[in-house]
Amino acid sequence: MKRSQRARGNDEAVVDQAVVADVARRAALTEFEGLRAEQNEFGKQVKAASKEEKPALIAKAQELAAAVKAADARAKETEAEFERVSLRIENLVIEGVPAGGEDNFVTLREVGEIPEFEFEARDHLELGELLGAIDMERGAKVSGSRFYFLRGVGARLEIALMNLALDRALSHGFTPLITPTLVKPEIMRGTGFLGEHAAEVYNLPADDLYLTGTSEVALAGYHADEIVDLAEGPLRYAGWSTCYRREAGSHGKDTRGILRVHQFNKLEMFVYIDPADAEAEHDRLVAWQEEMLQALGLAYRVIDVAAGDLGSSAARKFDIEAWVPTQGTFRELTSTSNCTTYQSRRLGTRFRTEGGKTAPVATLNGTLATTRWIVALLETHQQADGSVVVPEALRPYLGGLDVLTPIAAARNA
RNA sequence: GGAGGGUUGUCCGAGCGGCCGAAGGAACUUGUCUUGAAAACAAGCAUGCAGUAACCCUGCAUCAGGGGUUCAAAUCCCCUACCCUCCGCCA
Repeated sequence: MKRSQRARGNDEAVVDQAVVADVARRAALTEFEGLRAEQNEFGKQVKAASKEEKPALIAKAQELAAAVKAADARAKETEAEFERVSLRIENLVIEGVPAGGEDNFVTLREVGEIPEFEFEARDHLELGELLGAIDMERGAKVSGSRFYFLRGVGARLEIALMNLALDRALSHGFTPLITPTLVKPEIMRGTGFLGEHAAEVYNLPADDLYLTGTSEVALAGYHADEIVDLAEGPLRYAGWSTCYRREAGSHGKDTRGILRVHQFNKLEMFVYIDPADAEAEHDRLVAWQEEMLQALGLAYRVIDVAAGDLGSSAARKFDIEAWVPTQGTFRELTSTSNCTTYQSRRLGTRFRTEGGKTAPVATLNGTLATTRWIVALLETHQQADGSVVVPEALRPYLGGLDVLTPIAAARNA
């Protein structure tokens, strides 16, 4: 049964297996604990025994020790089996998420005016080449397809975009982090990226490390095995990193320009929060993203992604898609997931509830800027002569530059 | 890459086969005292899992992680990770 056919829940066979494994694990554990208690008790007798009694007692203790060892092995085995099976269970989908697959999203709102041009609009790559901003050919020469150089105003634009996003994140109380982009297998697994997305991930077998496709991975791992303090409110991090994606299975799709590439930069918001507040935070993250899009003068829509298109870790996902003029459609610029306690349970991130008990936290993540935004930015603000107007919000980050102008062809060669 | 030293609770730090979930100190919490505060004194103060059960209580596990020796391991042995010092190499 496919996830897309249900509003919520998992493949029943997988859940059943997990339940069976859980029962076996508990039984084995109880047996081990009983034997161990007996052994501990017996140990005291051995110690207290007189010299004459000792040999007989030790002989019996040896038998007991063997039984304990066997029970211990069984307990470990069943525990491992439970782990293996239960890790395959996907996160539960929040009530209200649209049922269905990739095409069954619900549009929550459309914002901004869709740009119209009185001239033949150029696509982002053509503009990028005119501006001396994007060089795909040399990217391919050096690293292969889906690699590129950002150059001149292109490079500056990217850094400006990231800086704008970072300043906005700071104003919302986020702590900036520059994260490692190579992580250990258990961190990758804990965030759910070795499930459905395993083929998307670059792996370095010689070092047993994975290249992350988003700083979300390192940000989720940041507080792994910790009890975080949420008494003062949620922990909000803005992680900047380069992201690496194999784009396996997308051959022939979006091959032109920098829309779908193996390497790009991203500023990611990541939040640790009391699960009770997670849905409200999810809305806040989307609002902050919308502020960015609006500041950049982009037309966009917000969609509620359908259950079948959520991946293993998200309980709900809102994507913001910006209008790309030459494609005549909206393309994803941000993705904001509420992972509830899925990641924290795997990574051991807990907080103290009011009663003083520990409980898994909820984690959320969302994009605040990526290289891909340049696509919508260039196309939306282009003019007839191939120049591009810089949105006002971005100008301070470009030394006051208000228009990007085409450079001489000779210099671009 | 080579040589050596280390890893104990929130922190510092003792322990070097059973009486150790672990001395002592600091911090923290509560109480007594005080007009209030400080000081002093007293008590408390790890996590996880299980026992149908919030609290209580009980059992088991945890002294970096894994394995071994032993009736019994924080303590002995092996492996791994991480940290520190020195040497080498290199952005």
